[in-house]
Amino acid sequence: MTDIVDELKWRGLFAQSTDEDALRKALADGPVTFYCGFDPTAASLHVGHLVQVLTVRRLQQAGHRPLALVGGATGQIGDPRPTAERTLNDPETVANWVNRLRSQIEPFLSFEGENAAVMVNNLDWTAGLSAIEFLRDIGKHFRVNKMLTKDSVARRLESEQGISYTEFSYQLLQAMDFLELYRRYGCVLQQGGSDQWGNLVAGLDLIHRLEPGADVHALATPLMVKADGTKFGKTEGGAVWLDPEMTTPYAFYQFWLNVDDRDISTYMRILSFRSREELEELEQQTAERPQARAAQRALAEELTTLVHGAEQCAAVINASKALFGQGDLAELDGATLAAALSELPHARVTELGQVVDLFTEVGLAPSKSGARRTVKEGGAYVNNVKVTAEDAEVSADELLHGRWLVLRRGKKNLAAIEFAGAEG
RNA sequence: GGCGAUGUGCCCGAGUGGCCAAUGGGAGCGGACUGUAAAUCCGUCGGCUUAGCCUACCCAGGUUCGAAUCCUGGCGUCGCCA
Repeated sequence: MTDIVDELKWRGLFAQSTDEDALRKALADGPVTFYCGFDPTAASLHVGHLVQVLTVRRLQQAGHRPLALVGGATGQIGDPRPTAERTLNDPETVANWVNRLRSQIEPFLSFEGENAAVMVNNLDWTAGLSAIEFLRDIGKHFRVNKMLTKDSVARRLESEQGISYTEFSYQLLQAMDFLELYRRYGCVLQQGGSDQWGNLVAGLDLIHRLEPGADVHALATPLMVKADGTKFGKTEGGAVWLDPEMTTPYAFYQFWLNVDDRDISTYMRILSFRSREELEELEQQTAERPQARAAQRALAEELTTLVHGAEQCAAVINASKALFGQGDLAELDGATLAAALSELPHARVTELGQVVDLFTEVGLAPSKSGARRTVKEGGAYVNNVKVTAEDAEVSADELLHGRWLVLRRGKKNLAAIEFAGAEG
């Protein structure tokens, strides 16, 4: 059994940590209780969160005990972003998102056995705390001078807009979480993204102050970056979510399939649970035959299975094959076509009509003007046939198997129209 | 609290009374080339019942034949001072 720290390092998951030898020893000596926090800033986690979620899973598989924290309290405050102040979400919304994130995280962890995971919510220990108590018991242990030097705060101080007292206080709340989990569960390690480093350290400092002799650690994972410099995890103007209602499993699979050759090796090491030998084999294939995209396929399949299940994954792979195959759509049999199209964004209509309306209806275009623009640019297709006239209409004889239309914008944005006109 | 400055489309940023749906850059989107890559080049980039119309340059009023551009008030932001 290789040392888990070495394993994390090989995978590129070890961005920085507190005293490495001490951490290595703690992890080697026996089950360590550790935690990682997720703030409910949206109704779902997105692909960027996978680094954390899967690292938690990895550590649990190595025998350690995870506490997965969903920030019902911190989510109401907002971690300072380097660019701008956040807009506050109301408590009901945050509470709803807490529940959604919980149920998203749970499938990745095991809640049985010696090192069963525990879900925690920091609202539990902050809701009843008064402002006076907070300032006396927690605030007194923080030096503003030091708080100002934290990267997230420092960058905002340099910005024109500055930072609100609310967000400035965030690090106290996260520090308090670590302290509380140390006291309640004996949690001695906090894991987080490297952008969280300041917050991780704030927690360590607080514990050191209030619990003399405590042996606690912090581990930061790297941020996912892209070779072309754009932001990881975005596509078609939106984030790639784990929630199938927000990003279809098909789109999720396609996202990984389309990863840049230059990035795939890095991503695979970070996210895949395949063995080192398998990964090295895939890396070699990428180097030799990049156009085959063996690594992309492997990672896309693994992650889609992990997030959406094996059955769903098989369905989207088949859909991808059918829709991106060279063959004529009209030649696909009804069952294959229907199965493939069910993976795409789709809309039911009771009457056909203008192509631009259909594009708008399924969401392939943001507005009718947008749809017209796409047609004008030569990027609109119905059943793989380019639409040339802005006022083109679709007629019933174009329906595949009497009920389907495959709409496409650009090379890879597909959607389906189901015609339910006859029956109503 | 006082004084000064500033507020333009997703972001940055021109524009100081008509030629402005608003220059330019970035992002995004589409096309060519490819491997459903990358890089590059080209195009596009408020909405609609699209030869026209509607809504827009922080908000609300006002001046004017006409305002993103001028005036008044409000709000936000920044700087200096207290």
